Amino acid sequence: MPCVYEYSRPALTVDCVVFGFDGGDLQVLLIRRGLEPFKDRWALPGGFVHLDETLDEAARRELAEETGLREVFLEQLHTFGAVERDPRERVVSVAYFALVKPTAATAATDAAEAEWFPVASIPPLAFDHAEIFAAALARLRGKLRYDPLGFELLPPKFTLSQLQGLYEAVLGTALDKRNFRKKVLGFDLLVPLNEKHRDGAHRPAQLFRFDPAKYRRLKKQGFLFEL
Amino acid sequence: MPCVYEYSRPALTVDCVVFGFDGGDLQVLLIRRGLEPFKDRWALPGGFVHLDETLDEAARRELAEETGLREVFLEQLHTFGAVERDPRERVVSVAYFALVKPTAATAATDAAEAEWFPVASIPPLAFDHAEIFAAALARLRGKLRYDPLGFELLPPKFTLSQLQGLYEAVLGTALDKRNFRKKVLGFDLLVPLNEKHRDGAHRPAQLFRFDPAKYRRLKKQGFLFEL
DNA sequence: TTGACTTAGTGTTAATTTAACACTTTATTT
DNA sequence: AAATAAAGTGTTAAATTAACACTAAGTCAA
Repeated sequence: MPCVYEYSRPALTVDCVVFGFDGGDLQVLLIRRGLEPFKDRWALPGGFVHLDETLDEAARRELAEETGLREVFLEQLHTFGAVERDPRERVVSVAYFALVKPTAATAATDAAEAEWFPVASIPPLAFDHAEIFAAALARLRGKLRYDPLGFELLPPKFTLSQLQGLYEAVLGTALDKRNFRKKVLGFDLLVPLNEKHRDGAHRPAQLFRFDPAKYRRLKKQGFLFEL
Repeated sequence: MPCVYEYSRPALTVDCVVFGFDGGDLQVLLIRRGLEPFKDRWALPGGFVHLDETLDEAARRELAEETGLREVFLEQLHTFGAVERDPRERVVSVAYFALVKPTAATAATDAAEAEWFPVASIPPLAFDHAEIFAAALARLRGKLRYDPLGFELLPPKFTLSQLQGLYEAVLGTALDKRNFRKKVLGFDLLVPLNEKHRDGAHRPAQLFRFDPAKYRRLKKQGFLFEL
């Protein structure tokens, strides 16, 4: 714990790994750097923590400033503190990972130098951002199994096929359709809507929404969402 | 990512939640503060991050300085950045959790103002350390289920009863002896030693050691240690 | 030395969960 | 109206988990 305040200090930043899902691939939002070092390289959105804001607030502010995204799912990931991670001086960065729904996601592409990349083909990144990205992806894959994170990547109304496709894209494995549906419907956390999703020359699909309030209630009672 | 370096900076510290197990209760190591603020309150060991060390190094250094502990299991937990968490000025703290084996643990009690407390009866803590402690305990409980962390809290040679007692103490639930033994032996990660643990007027117990190298090998192949 | 005591150690069975698998339904398009 | 394409639906075998009680091996005291 702090006792004296006389050391010179590292700079403190936040960086965000923003994931999106377009129905096919899991994607990450990157920013092209306009300044040295790593000018013109792709990088994670982020920036300095101000003295009057929490770390979460800093992450949300930077995300809004650099990508236009607001109201996204945001969770702290890990803090990266290698001594030479920034070539100029000591910078410690608190990394976040964010999940955005497709509706919000399109807004991000408006941002001048922001672009979505499929996670399987990320360009070379500035600083240690490749390491941060890898950690975020590993975390997302891990958490998806026992936390209903997936819904943060889908529109508010979605079909079971979309949900399954998301799980398959993130986890990188094929899932059995019948077993998948049995399982997720068994939790009783998906509310069927009076609405169908029409999409091409075939049978339309039932739309559902996720019931987050019910999930929170169940979680307090020790319930675990497991895939 | 950093672009300019002109903001005034938060101070950066590390704090460690050090867990130990005495065969009965899960315990935490606390330090009595000698200085204001929170003078004479109990607090987590920790201190400032120097410019020439990583965060992990800072945590190990502070742990050694304040408690005498070295070579402990150490993992980054979460970074705490509430604006008013230190009453004097803005301080952001990277929290770690540490697991120490009983052999090492006794060394810690030599440290002047360090003391072990059962996690069920922690005194009031300085700063936001109660929150950090709660996060660490939740993380330990969560991770114990799917990561072989428990061995970091036991001596290198241990009996299955000791191992089970540890799991029960941390998770707070009773476990079935036969099922527990079947499960952990089934992983084939415990090596029986040519040695028995004698302890009182009853049958002595087989001693085992954990095989970390084998575990790492299996983990790479997607194996999960699950209780 | 023997009997009482205490913890170590051990298997079987029922219940639950998971994994594998194929056809019918409902819309659109031509 | 026929072709197409994804949606939707149950059963069974296999694997895992949960429940449960006695014997074994040592120490200690009478």
